[in-house]
Amino acid sequence: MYLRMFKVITGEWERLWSTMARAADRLDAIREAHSLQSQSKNTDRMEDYLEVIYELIKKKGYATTVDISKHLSVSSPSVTKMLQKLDESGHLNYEKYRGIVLTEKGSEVAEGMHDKHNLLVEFLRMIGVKEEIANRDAEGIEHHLHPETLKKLTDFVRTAKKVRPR
Amino acid sequence: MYLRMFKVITGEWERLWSTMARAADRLDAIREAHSLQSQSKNTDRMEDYLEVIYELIKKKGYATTVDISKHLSVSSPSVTKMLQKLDESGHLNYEKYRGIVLTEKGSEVAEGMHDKHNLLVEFLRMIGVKEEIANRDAEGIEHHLHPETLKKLTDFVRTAKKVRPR
DNA sequence: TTTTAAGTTTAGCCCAAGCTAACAAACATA
DNA sequence: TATGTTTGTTAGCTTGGGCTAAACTTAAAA
Ligand SMILES: [Mn+2]
Ligand SMILES: [Mn+2]
Ligand SMILES: [Mn+2]
Ligand SMILES: [Mn+2]
Repeated sequence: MYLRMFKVITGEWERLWSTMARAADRLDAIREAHSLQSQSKNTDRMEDYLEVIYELIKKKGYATTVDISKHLSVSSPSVTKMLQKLDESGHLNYEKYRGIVLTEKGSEVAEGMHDKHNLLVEFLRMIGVKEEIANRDAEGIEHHLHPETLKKLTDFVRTAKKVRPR
Repeated sequence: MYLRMFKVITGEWERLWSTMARAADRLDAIREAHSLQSQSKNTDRMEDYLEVIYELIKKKGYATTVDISKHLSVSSPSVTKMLQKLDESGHLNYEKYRGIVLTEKGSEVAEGMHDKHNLLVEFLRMIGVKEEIANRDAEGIEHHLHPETLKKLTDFVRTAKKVRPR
């Protein structure tokens, strides 16, 4: 089997053998993970936009194109395009030049992101990660939490808070 | 669940509490997070391919196009294209129809992913997440860990294991 | 009320990463 | 050695999410 086969023959058999079982498990795990990507879900980016829009509305009562663009570090045309997409998908009602209103569907997604972000930062701070880095990592991780993981992490953080020293 | 494990984190509480007020401005935190995306980095997808290639080579001594495609649930042309890209970026040496060898650079990235994945699954299992879900989430989260977070989480898991090993 | 400035959208492009169909190389077997 | 099968690559298209430049709306100033 090609040139690599010779590597097996002449290679380090001990190392190969000792990690055989574990490597196999890992590959299965990875395949499982990559195959089970839930279909027809919101993209990470949609979630990011919804999260920012939600926070802006909470803070000022409305969310403008420029404000959104600043908080996501993207151009305003990118924001407009995403707003059209989120309107199309029913996450918000968008009237051009006029404004945005989150729908029930959009609010639910946004609140979900808010809560996950919160939880993650809280946990990361607990184990000693600095605020800024905690926020940066949370911004990425928040899109990859299975409901069960969310629940278990929530339980963990809540229990840990109970043992907070005076 | 690890009953005494909570003690581990209690030392961090003072610091966490003192920054709660600052944590309130969620919008600033989000802007900061999105603006600090380091340029010229490997994409998540590159990391996924490298991880799988690394595991396959560890297991069988070589990694074929078809095997990679199966473990990532993508078509073989997609794999070929990424192999060309990873060759171009110096992560591996690729000779078409012949085979792949990870370079030092590629191995480092791949081992990093392997370790992060490991760590994450270990942590998630600790707080009670089922193996399959732990693997799925780890597959997404592994790409979003700042070095400091990695270190702190490693410390946490190690300490927690000492508190109640096995 | 006209003019200007600020904000927003459209047009048209780019890039990563995916796909299918067609083609080519390598290997196995008669 | 000739030939069919398996595996891998190329060609060309699609989609999501970026971008800049140009056009358009709205709001503010003159
Ligand atoms: Mn995010
Ligand atoms: Mn967030
Ligand atoms: Mn991954
Ligand atoms: Mn992984």
